[in-house]
Amino acid sequence: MEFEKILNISVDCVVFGYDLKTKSLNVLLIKRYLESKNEILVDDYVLTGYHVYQHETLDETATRVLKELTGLTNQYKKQFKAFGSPDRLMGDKDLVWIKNEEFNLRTITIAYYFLLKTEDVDLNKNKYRAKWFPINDLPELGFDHKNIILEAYEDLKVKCLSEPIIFKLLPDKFTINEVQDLYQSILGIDIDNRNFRRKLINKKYIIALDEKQVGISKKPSQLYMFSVDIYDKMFQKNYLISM
Amino acid sequence: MEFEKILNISVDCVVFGYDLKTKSLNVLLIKRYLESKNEILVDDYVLTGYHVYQHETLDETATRVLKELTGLTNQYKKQFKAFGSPDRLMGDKDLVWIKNEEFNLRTITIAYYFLLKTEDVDLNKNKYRAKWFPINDLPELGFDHKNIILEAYEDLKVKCLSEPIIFKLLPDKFTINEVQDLYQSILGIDIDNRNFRRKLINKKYIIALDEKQVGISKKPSQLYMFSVDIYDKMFQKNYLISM
DNA sequence: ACAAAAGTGTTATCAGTACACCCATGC
DNA sequence: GCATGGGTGTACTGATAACACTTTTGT
Repeated sequence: MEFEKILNISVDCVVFGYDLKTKSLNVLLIKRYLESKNEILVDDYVLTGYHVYQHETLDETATRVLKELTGLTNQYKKQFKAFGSPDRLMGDKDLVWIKNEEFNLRTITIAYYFLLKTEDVDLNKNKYRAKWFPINDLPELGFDHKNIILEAYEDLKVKCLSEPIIFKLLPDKFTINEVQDLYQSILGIDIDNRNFRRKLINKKYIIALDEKQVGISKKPSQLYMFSVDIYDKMFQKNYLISM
Repeated sequence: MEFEKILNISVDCVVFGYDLKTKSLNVLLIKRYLESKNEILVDDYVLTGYHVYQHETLDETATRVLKELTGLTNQYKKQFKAFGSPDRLMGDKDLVWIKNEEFNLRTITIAYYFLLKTEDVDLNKNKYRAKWFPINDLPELGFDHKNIILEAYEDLKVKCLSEPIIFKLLPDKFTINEVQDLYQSILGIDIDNRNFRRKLINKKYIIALDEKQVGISKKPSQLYMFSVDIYDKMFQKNYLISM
C-alpha cells in the first residue's frame, strides 16, 4: 500500500520531555546536516515533522510522526496552532535544504506538542540524530521552528495552570517535591514548599501511596499518584471570572 | 494582479456577534442553496470561508474573508484550531455542492473566530444571504461546520474567563448589567448582580464615565468603559495553579 | 402612583501568602 | 554524628458567595 503525501501540508511536533534527574524541561530535536565539497551548507536542528497523508486525520499524522521518532504511542498530544506564512521556509539554509527534499515552498504546518518523560525515549537506536535540548538553551533552529517551539511553550505554561497535564511529564509515582520542581522549571518561578504541599495534598485526586522512594541516598520521600478517574468524576467547570 | 488560490487549504471564520437588545450571542452564517429541475439539492448554512492565497499569511486570509462578508476590519480575531479529517467535506450534500465549486475534496481548514457587535454588520447590502443565528439555536449546517462552531464556542467560554475579550462584543460605552448579561449568555449561568458589580467596578481598568444612558424608558444607568492601556500596564501573569 | 430596572451592604467562609525550624535517613 | 533533603503550623489578608430591599426614573 502506497501512501500519498499532501505536499503542502505538514505536521510538526514539539516533543517536550522532562528529565527528573536534571530537573530540566527539554525539547527533542533532530539534526539537519548537509555538506558538499567539504563545505558545510546546513548544520542545525529542526522539529520532527512530516507531510500529512491523504487518508490521515491531522491527529493521526502527529501520532505517526512521534512514533517514527521515539517508538512511543499514547502520549499526551495537543494541536496548538497552524503556521502558514508564505515565507516560513524561506531562510537561506532552508532553501538549500529544501532543494534536496520533496517539499513545497508554500507549506503550512499544523503544530502539535507532546508531553512525555525524557527517560522513556531511547535515542541510541534512532536514525535522525535526535537530541534533547533544555527549553531555555535551544540550538540554532531551521525554518520557523524556533517560533513554533516558543509558542508551544507559552501554551504549555498557560495550560499547566488550569489542567493536570503536568503529570504527563512525570512518572506514575512521584513525590510532591518532584511536582514542585517541575512547575518551577516550566514557569521559571519559585514556589513556597509548605504552601505547595498543602495545596497538592488536599486535592482528592492526589493519592498517597503505601510506598516510599527507594535507592535514594538521603531520606526517602512519600510517593503519590494522580488519579484520572477521581479527577474526571469531581471535575466541574468553575466559572470564576478573573480577567 | 491575479491571486493564486491554494486549492486544498482554506480559512473558515466563526463570526460571533452579540446583540445587546435581545441579549443573544449569535453566529453569522451564509446560505448554501442549490436546485436543479425544481428539486432542491442543498439548502442549509455554512460558515464564511475561502481558500488561502499563495501570497497571504493565514491571518490575512481570515481578515480578508471577514471584510468580504461584513465590510469590517480590525475586529478581534483568534485562530483556534485546524480541521483536517479526510472525510470532513464528504456528507451527501457536501459532495453535491462541491461539484459546483473549485474545491479539493481533501481540504484542511484553519478556523478562526471573530468577536464583534451584531449591530455593526449591515446584512442588507450583502450578496451571501448571510444571517445571524443564536449560538443555541443553529440551523442545519454543511460540511463539518457545526463542529467547528461548537469548538469555537468552547474556546470562547474558556477564554472570556481569563482575558477581557468580552468587551470586544460590547459597545465602547456599556453598563455593568450589560456585561453581566453577556457573561450569562456566553456561559449559560446566573451571576449574582451585587457580587458581579463589586468585582467589576473594583477593577482599575473599568472606568466610570460622566455619562448615563439616554433614550431609555426606565431609569438610565451609569456608563463605563474598558481601558486597554490601563489593563496592559497593570497586567502581569499570576501563576495561580488551579488544576 | 406605578412599573421597571438600577443600585446597594454585611457576614461567613475559603484560599492564598508569608514565614523558619525540626526530623528522618543514609552514609 | 552529620549532611541532606523531607516534612511541618500559624496568622494575616483578600476574595468569593450567599442573601433582599430601596432608589431612581419615565410614563
